[in-house]
Amino acid sequence: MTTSQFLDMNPAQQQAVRYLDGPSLVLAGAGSGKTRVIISKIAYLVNQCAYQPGSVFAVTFTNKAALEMRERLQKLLGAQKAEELNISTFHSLGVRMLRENAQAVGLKARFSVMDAQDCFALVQSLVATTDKARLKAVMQQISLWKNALIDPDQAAGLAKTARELDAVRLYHSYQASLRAYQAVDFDDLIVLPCQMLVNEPSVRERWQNRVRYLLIDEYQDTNACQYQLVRQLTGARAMFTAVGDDDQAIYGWRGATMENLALLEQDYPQLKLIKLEQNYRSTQTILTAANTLITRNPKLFEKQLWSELGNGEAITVSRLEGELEQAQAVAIRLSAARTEKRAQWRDFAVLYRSNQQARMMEQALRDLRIPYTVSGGQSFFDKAEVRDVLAYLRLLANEYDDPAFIRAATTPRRGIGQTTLQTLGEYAAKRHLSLFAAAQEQGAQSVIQPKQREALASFVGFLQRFASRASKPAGQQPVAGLLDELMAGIDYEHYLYDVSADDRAARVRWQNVLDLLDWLKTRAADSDWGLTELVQHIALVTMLERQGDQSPDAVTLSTLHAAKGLEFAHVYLIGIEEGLLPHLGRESDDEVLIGSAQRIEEERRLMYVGITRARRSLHLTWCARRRRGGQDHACEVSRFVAEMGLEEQPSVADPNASLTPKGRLDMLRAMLTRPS
DNA sequence: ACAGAATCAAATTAT
DNA sequence: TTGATTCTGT
Repeated sequence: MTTSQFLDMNPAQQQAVRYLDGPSLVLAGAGSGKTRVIISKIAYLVNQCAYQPGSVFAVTFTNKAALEMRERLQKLLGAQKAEELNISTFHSLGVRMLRENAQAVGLKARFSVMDAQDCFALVQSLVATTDKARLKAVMQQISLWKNALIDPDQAAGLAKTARELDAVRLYHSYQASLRAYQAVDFDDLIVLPCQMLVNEPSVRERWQNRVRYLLIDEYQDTNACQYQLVRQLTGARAMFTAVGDDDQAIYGWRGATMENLALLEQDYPQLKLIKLEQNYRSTQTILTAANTLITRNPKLFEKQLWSELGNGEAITVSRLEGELEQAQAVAIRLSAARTEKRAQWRDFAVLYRSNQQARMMEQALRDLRIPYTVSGGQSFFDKAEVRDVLAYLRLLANEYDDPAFIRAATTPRRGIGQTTLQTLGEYAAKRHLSLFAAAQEQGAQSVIQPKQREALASFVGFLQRFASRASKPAGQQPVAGLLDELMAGIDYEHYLYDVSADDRAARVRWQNVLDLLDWLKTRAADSDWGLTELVQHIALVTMLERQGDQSPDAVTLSTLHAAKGLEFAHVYLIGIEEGLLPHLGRESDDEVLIGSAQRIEEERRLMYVGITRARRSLHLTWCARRRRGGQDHACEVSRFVAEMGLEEQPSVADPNASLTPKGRLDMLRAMLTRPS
């Protein structure tokens, strides 16, 4: 790597890359080449500053960002060095830290990582209630406490509102259960490594020696715990670069605090502040709208984005009758724009506030045979058949994982039911045993009915045949063979045909299982990971990795949150309505009052993120009516439209208003095929 | 233990 | 309207 990599960089970018005299904070506006700076800096460290690739760490929030970073570095550094770099999400780094030193926080190395669904089920089992909203509130509160490094005892002292008092009662038992299962939740993946570094000087020293330089992406999205982790990892040398943008802080609801940006200045007086203000992505028209909107928010740092790309196309704002009309209009216009601009499908994105808005959009795109991919939505790993198989693997990786035991024991049906599990559970609880261990004891077997006893014994015997193989050292585990035998042993394919409505559905579900197995085998083969490592990581993985290298030419459908970091030539923001885009929760909640102004500000940043995804054209749509719950409801256009300095355009006279949606669709389709 | 019928609630955002 | 969960009977 030579200085050539700097030739087309502006002075601020070059400075951000070259600055190595101490900690630095790079305030990178949207589209200002942030990722490029991080990548160049890593290459610079390795190629010109003699850093060992293995001593450079970079943390991101999503697997996708980490993956992209590694791919781009492969081109700059070659496969060998790129492989040695430590590029990962915060959570993957946490898993790794815990695995290497689990006993320091009282865990076995073979712990389980429970995803949000597992945790929800756990809380549900702790408190006998059907109130879903209450369970969610409890979980969120516990999560917020964890992210702020507040343990159950401290929380007990702090809890004041009814909601907090409710949550604090469960916080203790929730943690106790996780511990009993040798399991951690997502928050623990940051909290526990953090505690480990604080409490164990020898561990801390080892990590500080290992991490010679640390780069943190999307710094505005870090929470108190992650801030602490960064501090502990970098220690007194404080060799790190944090990159972030306070205008794009959109994860306050999960504990992120953009005050972490300001906190850096306090904690590191020598901090070097670098601003990237030139935008290379969008037209001036789009940037002006974004800037105008965001000036409504109080500023942490002053920052003025500018562009050399000229004004370009005007932004459009369109009012549509309902959701269906909106989806169809967007599909039609998008399709027409592609022809007009001689663009590809991949140049277009439709962005929305909440996942459910994708449904109707998908329908409309399908009707017009427009290829699309839905980004976000980790549907694959949420599928029942996938979770079933993973339950077996989790149990093999960690015999204390009682939730996995229960799921595996009852699917496929093998004569072990609720009564049996309850008896077994009572026996295990008395003796502080895992369900799996209890099931192997004479004492437990004697209190269970003969028929069930036999079923249980056969289940346990079956698993034991695999357990010894799964606990072999990671390098010499024939993971592929183990998986195949396991699947054959439980005859899962047969089970799927039994329980599915029709053979077609069963075929699809079995294919999902095969995809999962394939994914696991591939990962095992080229990472020398064993079953334990694979299973520990799988909760953190989303579908994106499965789509593979070759992305087909397709329109992107994405939530605004999932769209952060992406860019598209042409962006359609749909559902720009009061209540939806400034999203308003239920007003009856006693907690809601706390920061309504702050909530609007975060929603405004979300809008800002959406706008700044667009390179060349931006189109906003909103619905006059929307089905909410059961009945129709009138909607207003979002306040953000006016705040951007835009007006609703005189709506295109709609001669087809009296047509049925189907008729209109046919008509529009006909118009499309006609040359203009 | 399990499958079908009745009832009920529904709407953030995600590692 | 759906989709999911709970109840009931075998």
